Amino acid sequence: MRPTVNDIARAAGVSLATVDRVLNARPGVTEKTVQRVNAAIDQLGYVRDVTAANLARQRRYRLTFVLPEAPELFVATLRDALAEAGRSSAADRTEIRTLSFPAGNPHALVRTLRTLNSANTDGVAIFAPETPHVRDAILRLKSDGVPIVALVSDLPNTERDHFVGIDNIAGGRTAAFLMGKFHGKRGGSVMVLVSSMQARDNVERRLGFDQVMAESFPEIEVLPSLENHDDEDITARVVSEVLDARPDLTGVYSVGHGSRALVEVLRAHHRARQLTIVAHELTSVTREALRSGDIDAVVSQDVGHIVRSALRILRAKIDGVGIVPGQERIRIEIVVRENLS
Amino acid sequence: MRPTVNDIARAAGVSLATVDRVLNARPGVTEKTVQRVNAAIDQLGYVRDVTAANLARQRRYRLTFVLPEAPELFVATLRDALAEAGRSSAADRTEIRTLSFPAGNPHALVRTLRTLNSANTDGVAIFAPETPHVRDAILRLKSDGVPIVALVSDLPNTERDHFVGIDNIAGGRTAAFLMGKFHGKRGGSVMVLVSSMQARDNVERRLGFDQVMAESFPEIEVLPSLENHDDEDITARVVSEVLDARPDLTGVYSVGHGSRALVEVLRAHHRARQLTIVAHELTSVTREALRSGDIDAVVSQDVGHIVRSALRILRAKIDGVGIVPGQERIRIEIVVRENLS
DNA sequence: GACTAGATGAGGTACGTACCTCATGTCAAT
DNA sequence: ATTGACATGAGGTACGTACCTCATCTAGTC
Repeated sequence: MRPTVNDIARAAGVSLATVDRVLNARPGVTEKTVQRVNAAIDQLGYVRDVTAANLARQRRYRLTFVLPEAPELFVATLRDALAEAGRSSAADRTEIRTLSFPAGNPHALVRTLRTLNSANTDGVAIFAPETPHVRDAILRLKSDGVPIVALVSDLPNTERDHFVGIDNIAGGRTAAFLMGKFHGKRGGSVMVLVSSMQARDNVERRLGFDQVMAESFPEIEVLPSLENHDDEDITARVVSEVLDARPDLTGVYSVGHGSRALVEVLRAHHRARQLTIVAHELTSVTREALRSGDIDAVVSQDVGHIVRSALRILRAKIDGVGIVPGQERIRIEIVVRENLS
Repeated sequence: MRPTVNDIARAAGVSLATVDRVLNARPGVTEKTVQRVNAAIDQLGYVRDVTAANLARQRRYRLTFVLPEAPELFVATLRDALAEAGRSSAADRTEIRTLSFPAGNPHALVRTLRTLNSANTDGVAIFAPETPHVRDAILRLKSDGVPIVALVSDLPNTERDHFVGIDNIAGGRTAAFLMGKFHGKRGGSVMVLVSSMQARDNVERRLGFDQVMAESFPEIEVLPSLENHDDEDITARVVSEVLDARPDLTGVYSVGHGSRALVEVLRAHHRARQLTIVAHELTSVTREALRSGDIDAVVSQDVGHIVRSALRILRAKIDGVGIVPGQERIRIEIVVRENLS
């Protein structure tokens, strides 16, 4: 049988009320008594029964997810994963609210963040670019005592409690490794398509990509980044131009969260199969392109894992308990045709 | 606020006792009343508070893991993951017991399984080969009402409740895809090293590997399997022989759970860097070899995820509740130098 | 109409913890 | 010696569910 608070009280020679004060860091206990209680806790190996505690505490977790209203399929898969998590969240006393803001509109984002406070939410998960105003809004929330995790794209200068996502530099390095290895010993030239050089994750991936290409595959030429601002028309145009101008092209690296237009253009030009194509994020589009052989590899992150991890971490922060680091590490997944779940 | 049993009772116009009888399938309720209660449950969207229920029920989860006593590092990493999970398991009323049996000794395994019954364990996770006696022992446990999950290597003919691990055919296919892609357009010949053709997972991987090599990379010759029975001396000898006999060798596929001896021999022969090497399972050995560039890719499964998933599934089976399939799908991970977390 | 089996209700205790109130104890400063 | 601040104890209620006992009601049987 596991020891209970009563056992601790008996062992420490104090009353239940005192054990309770110690356990919940309530004032009014001498340092000496605190230590006696803690000694008993250690000795008996007491672990607080979190389920009973939460029951007694009537704890609900009102969590808010702040997500961009973006056209990329990746954001949609993230929303799907969140919806799925929401379906089973009632069982663990968690209420999920989703707030959206138009992508690329920091003012709208800040307005959204301003509506949040410790009275209406117990924790916030946010997927957004870091701007000074966003930083301020997050600092305010933090100082209001609301735990915050950054999703997918880190907010390193905001004192967020945790970042849930992959190391994007390593993600870019991984993409480069695959690109280089799939080229074999022969040289070539690689087109790089980013959504925006404002987005931290895009920049980091590009950085990592360049590092490995330079270190390990110097025989391959890496072309300058093409920005598409997540606009499919722009993508179609710039990719077409490069395809025409560079008949010697051997590879394409799609850095951003969306790859639909890219795949379409490459198919229209009948170049997909001859090129080595590495993209990010597993979506219906990249999934299908992997299956058909048009994309060779996808570097991805599991959106279901991201959402569940964010929920676990926020709840842990609210409860003031620790997390299992291994469980919360989002892996840089490499997906090819054959391990497509 | 979530509805409680009291709300259901009021809505259905019955007493709490009747709701309780319906919820817990106790006898003594007319079919008509059952339906009235169920209607109220549906209408109010009642979900049983599992934590409160388990508290009242005094539920403990006594779970048993049955693992081989094997020399491969992979089994050690699995044990480490289990130990780590054990450290935080007290918080969720879970007691983990680990039983070991000498690998390759089905009799000892059966003896071990015979000690288990519903009186001393609430659920069993087992990593073992499927033999007729094992199958019988598992069927007996099942009919005793003990939920069972198979770990890593499936036991498809035993009515185990769940398999926690990867699809090993797809794992082999993935290894082949990488092997072929890393070869580029040039042909070559690939050595295949298995631990034993008795082990179901090894056989399946080899099968998947051959499928993809034949379909997609016919220019590469795949040599017959070399069995090492997880013996490092045998490995050293047979690998050396092939290296000497086949100077044209271009790749090595290590199917089993251990790769230490292989890496050592290849290094001793100074052949590691020129060969394309694909292995299974991320361990300290393969991790280091990826980093040094001696191994090119590892096809792996997250042992931490496997253990946590097994625990979640067993608890869910014991509670008679559903699982989140996406959370329990063990991914076929591709690990290269750059995404080595 | 008496009897009986079964359905249902009323009310309790328990699980382990949180959190509250009030009484009492202790000790040091005045 | 009195006061007050603070430490501690005693005992309660609550959370949502499980599970128990006993009383009462209902419908059908003879």
